[in-house]
Amino acid sequence: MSPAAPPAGPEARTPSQQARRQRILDASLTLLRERDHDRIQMKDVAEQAGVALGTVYRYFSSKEHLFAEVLVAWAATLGTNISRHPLRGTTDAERLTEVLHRSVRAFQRQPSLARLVATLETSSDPLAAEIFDRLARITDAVYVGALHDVDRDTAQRIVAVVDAVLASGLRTWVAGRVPIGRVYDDLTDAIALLLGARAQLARS
Amino acid sequence: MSPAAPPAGPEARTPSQQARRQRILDASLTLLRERDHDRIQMKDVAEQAGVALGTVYRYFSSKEHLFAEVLVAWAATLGTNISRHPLRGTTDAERLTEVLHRSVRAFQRQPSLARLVATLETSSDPLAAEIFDRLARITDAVYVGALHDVDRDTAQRIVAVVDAVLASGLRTWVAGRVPIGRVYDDLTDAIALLLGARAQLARS
DNA sequence: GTCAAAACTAGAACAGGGTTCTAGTATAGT
DNA sequence: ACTATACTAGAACCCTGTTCTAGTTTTGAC
Repeated sequence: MSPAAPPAGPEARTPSQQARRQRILDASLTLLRERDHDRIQMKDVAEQAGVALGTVYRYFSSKEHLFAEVLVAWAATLGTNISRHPLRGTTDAERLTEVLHRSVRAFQRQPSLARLVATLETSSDPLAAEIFDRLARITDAVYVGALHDVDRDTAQRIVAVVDAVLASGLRTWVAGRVPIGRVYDDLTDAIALLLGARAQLARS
Repeated sequence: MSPAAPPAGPEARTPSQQARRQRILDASLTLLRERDHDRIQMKDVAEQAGVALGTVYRYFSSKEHLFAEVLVAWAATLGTNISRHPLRGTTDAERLTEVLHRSVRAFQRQPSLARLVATLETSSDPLAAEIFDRLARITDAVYVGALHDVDRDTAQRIVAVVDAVLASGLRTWVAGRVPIGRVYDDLTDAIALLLGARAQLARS
């Protein structure tokens, strides 16, 4: 049988375990500031967290799960980042563009996180699926909120498209196939296409 | 120093080398019909191709390169597939939707290829970059060709967006996060958004 | 037809890194 | 105090891509 029931979720038993778990996540995030997750070894994480390798595995059943949880933790930051300041734009297009550019900027500051997202995106682990759901809920709410002049359903559909453009842009950027400026531009462009004709229509 | 100059590109020295190289690619493609590239070992490829492991490495410097070339070979098929039959639609939206649905269908028949694309998409290898360029050139030409009523530049921009939606859809599908039908629907939807208002505008 | 150079083969050996296991020590709840 | 559980350091395991070895075939030049 298994070694014992490990503390699965964030609801660790004792405070010290809670702290230990957090220390491992923090350590991972720290290491991600200097290199990609595929250049980070589990023993590096253990060492950085001041914990034995076995302990890392007690809290996270695999490297993939560990980094998925790291992403969850970071997602909260992202949500705060893009919704902290009020949007300055006066049109839907301006506001949506602004908020998406903020997302790009957040990933631009943490390229390893962008690469992590790109990698986990192709994982079929159920935990990964749940995490993307959560990430999408956080960001989509903000994106949809930027659209004042269209009904909710249309807003959702527009956001879905724009999200795809964002994801594609980030992926080609982290793969080194396009400069980051291109990602900003493509988003601006896509939004113009999606809202431009619509605005003209409304105006007439 | 290196063992010797291996035949790099498809321009192998002798016909038998040309054939051997092709046999390795065919073997890979055959194996991809039953499992994913990450479940295929280099020795499996060698065996299936009736060739020694070292020979595979003589023709392809790494597993990643091998499968990148497999993708190149398959891309030709894809191009043929989606452009073989004439498009039946009478509007830009109908034609573009149809041709994109063909792309989805092609990947639907070869899920491993879709997963291969998703994986290589995050690779920063220059060869991968070149391959995606080539793939994009093949498909984008067809997509743009489906748009009769907009100028070339606008068509390009629309196609770029739709491409992103396709890529996102395929990725979430291969990750098992959405059913394939959803991918078709999202494309239909995105195209309607991009061309719907525009058509209305033209009509008035 | 002969011969050296290059390619091919079967298979062993190597390497990196995720994961698991071991033996001993520390902690905590009863 | 006692026992179950957690933690530690580190070894060990394992899978798989990649490289190497020794011997055999092919190939191309003369």
